[in-house]
Amino acid sequence: MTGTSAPVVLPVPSRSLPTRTAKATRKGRQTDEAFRDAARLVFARDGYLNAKISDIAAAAGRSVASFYNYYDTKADLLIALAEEFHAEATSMAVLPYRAGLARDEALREAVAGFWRTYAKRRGELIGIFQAAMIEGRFRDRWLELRGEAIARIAGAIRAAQADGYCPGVDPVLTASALSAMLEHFCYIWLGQGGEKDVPFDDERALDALATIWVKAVYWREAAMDGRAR
Amino acid sequence: MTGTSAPVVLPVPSRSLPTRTAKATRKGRQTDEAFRDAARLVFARDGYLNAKISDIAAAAGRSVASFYNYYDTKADLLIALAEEFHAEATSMAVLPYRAGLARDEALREAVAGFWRTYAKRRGELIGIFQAAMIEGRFRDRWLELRGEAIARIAGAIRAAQADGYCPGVDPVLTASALSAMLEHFCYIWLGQGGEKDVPFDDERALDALATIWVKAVYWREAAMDGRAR
Amino acid sequence: MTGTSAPVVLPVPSRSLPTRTAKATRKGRQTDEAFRDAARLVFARDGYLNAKISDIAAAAGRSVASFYNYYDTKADLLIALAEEFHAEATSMAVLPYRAGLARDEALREAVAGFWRTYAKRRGELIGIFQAAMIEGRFRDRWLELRGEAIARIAGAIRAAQADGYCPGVDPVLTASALSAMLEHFCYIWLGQGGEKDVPFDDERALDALATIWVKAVYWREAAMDGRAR
Amino acid sequence: MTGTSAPVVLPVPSRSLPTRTAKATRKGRQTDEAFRDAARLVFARDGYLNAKISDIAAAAGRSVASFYNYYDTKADLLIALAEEFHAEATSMAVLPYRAGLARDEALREAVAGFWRTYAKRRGELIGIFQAAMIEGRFRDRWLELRGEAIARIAGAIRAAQADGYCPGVDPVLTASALSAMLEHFCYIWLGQGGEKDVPFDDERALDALATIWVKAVYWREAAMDGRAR
DNA sequence: TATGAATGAGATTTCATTCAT
DNA sequence: GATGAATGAAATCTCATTCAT
Repeated sequence: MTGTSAPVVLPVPSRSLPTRTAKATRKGRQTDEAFRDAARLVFARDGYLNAKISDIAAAAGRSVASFYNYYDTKADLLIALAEEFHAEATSMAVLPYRAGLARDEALREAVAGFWRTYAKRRGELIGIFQAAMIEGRFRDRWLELRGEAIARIAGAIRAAQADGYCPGVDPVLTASALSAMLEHFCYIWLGQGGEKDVPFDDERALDALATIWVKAVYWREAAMDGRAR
Repeated sequence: MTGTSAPVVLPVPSRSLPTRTAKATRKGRQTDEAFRDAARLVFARDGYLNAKISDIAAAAGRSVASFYNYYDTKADLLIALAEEFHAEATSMAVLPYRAGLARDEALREAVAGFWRTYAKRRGELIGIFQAAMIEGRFRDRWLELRGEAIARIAGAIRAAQADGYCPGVDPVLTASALSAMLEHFCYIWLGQGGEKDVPFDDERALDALATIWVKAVYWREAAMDGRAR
Repeated sequence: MTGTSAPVVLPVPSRSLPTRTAKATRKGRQTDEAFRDAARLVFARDGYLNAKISDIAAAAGRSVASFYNYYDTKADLLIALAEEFHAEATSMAVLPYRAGLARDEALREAVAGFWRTYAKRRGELIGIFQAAMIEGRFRDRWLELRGEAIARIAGAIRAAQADGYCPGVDPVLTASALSAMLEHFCYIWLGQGGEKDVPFDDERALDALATIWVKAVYWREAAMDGRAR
Repeated sequence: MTGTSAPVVLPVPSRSLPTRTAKATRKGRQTDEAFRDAARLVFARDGYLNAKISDIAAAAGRSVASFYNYYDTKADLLIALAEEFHAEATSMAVLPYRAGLARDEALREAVAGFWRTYAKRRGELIGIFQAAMIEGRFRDRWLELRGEAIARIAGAIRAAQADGYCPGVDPVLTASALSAMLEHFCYIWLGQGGEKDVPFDDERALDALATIWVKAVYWREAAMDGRAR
């Protein structure tokens, strides 16, 4: 069940930025950071697809031309943010298992890790998600990374099956569905402002997610099959 | 659990449609239909956001100018499609209950209904989904309709709780998560071409979704708590 | 010596204009013609490289956006002009030989044909010439067409050599030099406004060119070798 | 016939060079030289019109900003190169006459001198040629210097006529044509990489040029007029 | 002197929308 | 109703040039 924390990571390798980084000076790094921060803000506020370079530049307090000293396109900036995020997300994926938490707690921790990362990285995640809908290279990379996450989840499901849990379910499709749930739930609540007229509570949301996940995987034949209808 | 079949429906009432609808001659209706079909095709192929009016007109074999005899904007056309779809989806929501199927089968039927509708209406659903990301009025409507579906699902969960199932979970947040799963899973598999390197099988996909749903809701305290760790 | 009349022709095959020509209406053809005329004017006045799309559009009395209904780029418009020109130039190359003019007169006629074509097509020829300096695809095509002309001229020189004229000279390099002379002389006088402080007279210019050409080719060993110093 | 060696020289006096030239430290001179070398390279490789200041700076291994410590514009740098070249070319113009070569040899030597200078100074000559097409001040200066060369050539033709050669031809227009030939032939072979599919040989090229030149000028009425047709 | 960074001013290009026939 | 043509209004991107260190 590990790795749950990065189902949507989506860094896309950049062509060949003239490696401005080579001789970057303090001022340069500041400006770059200003553009990244501005992009996060604007992507979170207006969405990636709606964002214009001029909006980002304005939010960064720089000229549009300056933008092109750092990135070739809006997509390249998003890629840079995605890479930053991927590095962080990957490093976080294993954390829950450091302290030998009980299965359910570890799972909840993993879900919570993803959730918190999403919350913190709202801008880039919205951007990545939207970009993946429109631009081929983003979609491909997104599918690739989803693939990694799903493989990890599916592995955990197989392990559970070896212990007699959830017999007969397709591990990969189940992983795909759970991953879709996690990703989209976070998008709705953190990216789109939540469901209409539903008061919100972080902890209860995480409880709901984690419970579904646990119950969906860790059930045994007889136990559950208590007379439907 | 009913109503599952339409969690994402998103028709938005258009301001000026009456005028249009009124004056339809036979020729006019044919052209209109050509535009709708073309839009479904193009939305499914290129996505709503990438679609240009000229693409739709080309696919319809009509001129761009003709488009404006029927719709004011691309968004208006999407709204029309969404309305068509909403009518159908609503009428389908109750079907599973006609024949008093067993609980699990009814649920699987409802999921399958949503899935099949999505498959058939790929174009408009991709369009609705994408439009909701970008344009305020679509997002609001989308949330509204999600709200209806969630309310229905939450009602079913509460009913289950009254029968002693899934004690303690938040019905609305759980409904939100399950709805997110269903919607996004369909989007990925039917709208985006599926997960990378995962062979696909309709029936197994529906099994996976339905099983998660059933297990996530119809569990009892003791039964499930079989030693974690 | 034939074919002299087209050493610089430079049509470049166009990628794939959406064949707007398909349904062109009278108005459309007029606008296209307006853009071509405007381009000739502007290329002749400002040069191809200096010409902006907006200049051409202004000269044509149309909007810039309208330009893009007819051509994808400035280069495409030039190509269209070049094709038009090539058709004309090719058809003119043989004319001098219709009436069995004497050798010298025929040659002068051929030179004059090139000259007159250049004068009439100033705009496109300046454009072609300039474009060939800058853009690879134009240069390649230009070299190709020069090659055709040179081959023809070299053939005429070889024929002269068979008659005992100009023994020992390299036919191809001589053809290249004569062709360069013709082309550049026309460019200077017709494209750049002529030499500084030199009064101009068409007929005398053609006499000078034709005489050089005749004397450079139709000389015999002994005759010329009258002791210089 | 002297002076043939510099028909296209095109130095343009720069307004503000004195200021610059004055303050040269050793380091400064080195940097300046680096920019000049870089410009020659880049002009020869990409052409003057395609060359960006940043290309030149990159080739020089200096920053763009540094460029502006030496020149105000790309044109100013070209002017400086042209002046350098003019000084050299002028000093070379008289060389062929040192040793009292026979007329034909002297002429061939002069042509060869121009050719070799062009080869050595490819970058600036391409630059001058291209700039003259586009920028008024370059064109004017270019015409002026062509004018000088043509005057010298025309003088030689008049001298030949006084000796009974080439009666009746217009000395100035003939000079213009020969000069055009020389200049353009060099541009094609040395600046553009030569004619398509023609193998190249320096000596034969010079032979061809010199022969045309000699035969075009040093012919006598009767001698040459060996019955055409 | 040298240079990283910043930017104004343009030029190209796209596209939804309008108009005349 | 239908459509070829026309266009305003952006948005992207480039590049010469300036500035602060």
